[in-house]
Amino acid sequence: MTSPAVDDAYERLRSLIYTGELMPNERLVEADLAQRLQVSRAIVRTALVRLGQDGIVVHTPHRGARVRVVTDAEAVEILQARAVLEALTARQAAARATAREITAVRRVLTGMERKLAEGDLLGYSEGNAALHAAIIAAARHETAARLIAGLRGQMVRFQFRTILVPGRAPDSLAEHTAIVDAIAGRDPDAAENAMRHHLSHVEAALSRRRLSHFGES
Amino acid sequence: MTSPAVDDAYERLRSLIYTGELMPNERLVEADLAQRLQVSRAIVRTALVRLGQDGIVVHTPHRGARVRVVTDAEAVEILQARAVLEALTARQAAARATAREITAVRRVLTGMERKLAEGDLLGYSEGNAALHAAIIAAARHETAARLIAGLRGQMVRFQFRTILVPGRAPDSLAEHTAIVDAIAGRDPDAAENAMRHHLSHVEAALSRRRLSHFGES
DNA sequence: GTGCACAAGATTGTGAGCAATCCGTGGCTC
DNA sequence: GAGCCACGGATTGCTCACAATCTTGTGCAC
Repeated sequence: MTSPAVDDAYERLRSLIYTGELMPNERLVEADLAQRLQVSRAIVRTALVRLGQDGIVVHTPHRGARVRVVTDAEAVEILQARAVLEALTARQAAARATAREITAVRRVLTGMERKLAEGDLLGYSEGNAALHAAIIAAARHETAARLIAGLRGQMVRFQFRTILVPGRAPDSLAEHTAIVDAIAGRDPDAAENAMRHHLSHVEAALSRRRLSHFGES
Repeated sequence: MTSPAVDDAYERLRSLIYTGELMPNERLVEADLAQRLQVSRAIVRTALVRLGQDGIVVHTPHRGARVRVVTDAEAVEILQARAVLEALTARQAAARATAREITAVRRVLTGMERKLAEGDLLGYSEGNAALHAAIIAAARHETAARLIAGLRGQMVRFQFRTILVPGRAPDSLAEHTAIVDAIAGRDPDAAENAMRHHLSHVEAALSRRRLSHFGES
């Protein structure tokens, strides 16, 4: 968005946080990061300002930045917000997707079926993320896409618990199939409801503090 | 969030954009703003980075910042996103609000009734904003509140068309009453539906490109 | 041993200056 | 007159240095 150097540093820091190399609550010393990324302190600084503005990092005056810790309660909030926004994209996708976009969504779903049949849960999990991405793309709703991406970024701490709960995968596939069918059938209400239904399961799981199948949203 | 000086500049710039003193697409020259706000260029600079990150301003490399122009299509998107998020807050408010918070919401609604009876449409409009704020507060949903605030900030260009459409006020009041009753009645589904119903009217109006009663969401 | 004052070190916040880049203008060519 | 090129002014991007502030460690009083 701004200069290439800052953009790069921003993305790399984001990635470091995302992958857990920079842990939640870890102190982010500008000079250290500058050396680590091989850029000047000023660049790190503005990258940190940007990260702060989208809630991935918290700033305290004269005490610098830290990776923001997300409490369980906040995680629920984030997921709730994501749910209503993704429901909106499902609705939009049903209303506005092109035939090509619907085909793309279907193809992802087919891939998920195959992975599940093969017992490849990790592959299934990846397909899951791809499906949500395909639906968001089909909705062509810039604003919702941006907000969802931001919320995803905040879920850092829970990114490592994205292991499938045993036995949930078949249900998950059925829910996803319902969403895709509604979109393909051009039924916005059904698409929205199916997405909300699907995401409510994730929220229920999180509220019960069983965070393990979090990526399977 | 960061240093007092930057925070102040950030807020003031935001306000200047919000009130239209800095018009959409207007070029934001750092030196000029620095003089105008009586701060150094560095402070203006980081304030602009923050504004850029929350979508109020766009940066182009070596060409600086401009107030972002919001197209009609984007405005619809923003409103749609706001609608689902505010519906979420209405739901949460119904589920979690304290008696005190419900009283506060009711009081705002009563004030709106009085303003409307007095024919004070401007006062009614203010009450409107206050009601939405009260509901958001009652929901105690930090994430949704933050996202909604951000979306509000992006609607800059339409802030001056917040004049009541003749004859809509009574409908508006009825819709708001439904929302408040549902919250007070502890009925999350009804509260969410009432809020969605209410905001769908605003969206419909905007889609028809009659932007005039935009603030009456 | 505990607590407090104070100094030293570390880190962030800010200002000034310079290089890099863009934009407009004028002149030159055809 | 139209188009192209070079140059100068304006503006941003970035470096560097320093001031402001916080934190840590030390010594001292009790």
